[in-house]
Amino acid sequence: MCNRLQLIFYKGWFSGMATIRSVAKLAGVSVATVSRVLNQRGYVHIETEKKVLKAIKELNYTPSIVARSLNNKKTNTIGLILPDITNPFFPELARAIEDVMQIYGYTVVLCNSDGSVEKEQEYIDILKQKYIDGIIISTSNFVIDQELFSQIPIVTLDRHVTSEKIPSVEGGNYEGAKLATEFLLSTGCKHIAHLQGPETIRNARERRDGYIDVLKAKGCFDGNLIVAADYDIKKATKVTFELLERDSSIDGIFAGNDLMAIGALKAIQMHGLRVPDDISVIGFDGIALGEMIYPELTTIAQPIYDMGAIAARILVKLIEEVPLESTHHKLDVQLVERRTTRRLST
Amino acid sequence: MCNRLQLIFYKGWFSGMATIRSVAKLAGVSVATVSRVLNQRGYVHIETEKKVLKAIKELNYTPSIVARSLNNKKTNTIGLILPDITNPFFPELARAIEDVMQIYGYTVVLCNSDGSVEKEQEYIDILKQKYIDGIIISTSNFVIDQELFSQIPIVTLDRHVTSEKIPSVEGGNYEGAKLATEFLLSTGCKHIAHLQGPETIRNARERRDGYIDVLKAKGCFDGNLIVAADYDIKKATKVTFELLERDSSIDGIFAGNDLMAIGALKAIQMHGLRVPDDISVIGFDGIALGEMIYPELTTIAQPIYDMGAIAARILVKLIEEVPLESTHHKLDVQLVERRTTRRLST
DNA sequence: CTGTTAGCGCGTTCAA
DNA sequence: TTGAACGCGCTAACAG
Repeated sequence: MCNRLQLIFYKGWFSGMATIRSVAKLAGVSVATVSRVLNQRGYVHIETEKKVLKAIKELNYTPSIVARSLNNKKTNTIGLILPDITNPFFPELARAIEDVMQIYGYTVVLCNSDGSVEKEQEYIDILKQKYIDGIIISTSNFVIDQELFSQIPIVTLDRHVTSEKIPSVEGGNYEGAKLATEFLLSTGCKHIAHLQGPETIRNARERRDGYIDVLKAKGCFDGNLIVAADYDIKKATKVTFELLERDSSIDGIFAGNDLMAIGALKAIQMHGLRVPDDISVIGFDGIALGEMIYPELTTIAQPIYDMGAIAARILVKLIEEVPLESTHHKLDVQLVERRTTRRLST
Repeated sequence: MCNRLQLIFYKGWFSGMATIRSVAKLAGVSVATVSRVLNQRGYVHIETEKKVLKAIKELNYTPSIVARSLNNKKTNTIGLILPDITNPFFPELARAIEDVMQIYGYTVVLCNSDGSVEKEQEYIDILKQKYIDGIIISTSNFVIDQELFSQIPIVTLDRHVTSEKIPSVEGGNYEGAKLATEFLLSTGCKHIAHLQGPETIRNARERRDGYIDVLKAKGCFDGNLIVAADYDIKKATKVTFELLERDSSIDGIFAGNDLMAIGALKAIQMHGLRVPDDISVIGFDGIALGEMIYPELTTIAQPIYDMGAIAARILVKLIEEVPLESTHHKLDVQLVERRTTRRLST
């Protein structure tokens, strides 16, 4: 007894797209002429143009970008390499980039690297093979070097490498961290802890340093209050919970990013403490998620969408060889006071 | 007085990739031979193969996928059209698709349609021009028809259209909605409201219908308790707040998706009511966000990652012309009980 | 103003 | 087992 099952085959009956040649034949002209009207290049008689246009419409013809790319060396496609699109910070960036690229006629290929050097390298190789016109990458690794940059336009975003020549876009991490810490101080917090991002990521280090510098200046820095949570929400909940158990004097937390702040919030509430009455929490990034939760998260907001949009515009300039006015862009961050911090006692 | 500013030019000094021809020359063979070793096709002497391999390595040669695509008619690229990557539901889908496609050697182009027919059409046209091998789309519109499907492989995901032939992947919306409503009932809720998604989106209608059918069967259906919140978090907060003002008897809310549930949670807390003591809330989707917040959201979880992964595998089969065992895939949903609903009183 | 032709880089006959 | 030649669809150079 054998069970037979119905298999479904995909059969496209599509005969294939019209080519420039078929258009030429139908219009009774040469392919060169068709190409001319297509690209608005060179002279072409108004009448013949009409004939060509008519043929194009009749055949429903659209030029093959692949064929075009072969001699152009231009695919109108760019690669976007992100650690993980699932991390709420990145979709906003991706959206901005896609929006801008769409305007300039580029298409964007999405790559998730998980921050792994191998994956990044792999993607870069594939992208190069595909004649991608440029790359936007958010990375903390060193796959991006001067040599690669000389082969293909690249701009680094948010997480970047040290290189004079390679354009970068980022927020004011150090400044923002100072702002956050000072704000917490100004609302009366005495014992401020810091949830730190990965030591390998530069912006995480910068944010920590801003925190440290402010507290040192006030003479109230305590190294024990810095704990690593690796930009991870679950880890943030865990370490915050532990921190609260071992030190009941903490009355403020500056998280290196919003995700960790949200994780911390959970730990605090699980602990039966109130926000902001018992403990104030401030995050960093300004992701949309921050105002979805309750209480709404106070944070240092980066102009995330703008960061993506600017990176995209820079890449387009690089590709189209229009000169840049500056290579490194540090965007202003802004304190967004919401409900997880106490009011200023004025 | 004119201010001069330093302009930065991008100058790639890259001489261009090695071609199959240069490899052939270096190896002292013909391009055909190089092509053979490249694609492991036909016979080639072991010795000549070695020479070729050596030349390839020496020149750091990788074949141009563009050129290859020109006669293949295959780009190893697929298009992914989503309403908005910024909506927390979609990154998980996108991630799954990218992961699977990566394994099969495809690259994915990301497109945000905002659910607009025009944008979808525009993207589809571009994708076709680029010789994309296939498309995965989440849409409620009717740009996807049988004719388009006969030109290019397509699979619809989550939000889909009515077509026998076009493969689809979705969760059990109706069943899940019944599950949610029954669960709320079983925990003792008497007056259950429903936050509905857009009337134009089929899964929103199905979820509403599941809710209605359960309540009608129990004889306690009240049409006034259905309010439209369009899958939008802010609107959900707003309408829930209003709902609570005009009807204080409500003790349970079934939101058509998690986003709206989270929005409702905020309204409830702003209202000074407690969750789940005063009001239970259950969502739908099972997005990661649901367990990030406090209290953690009870929800009907769809296997989001699997949905993406399955859609991707189906598309690959379509493209590579391996037969499908079935075209329409409805995946099981599951009640995930967390903290926004009361415990079963057993 | 328009047509012919030669690539772009690769795969694929068809002979040798 | 190998190579020469053609074609994929389009653009650019060069004649006419």
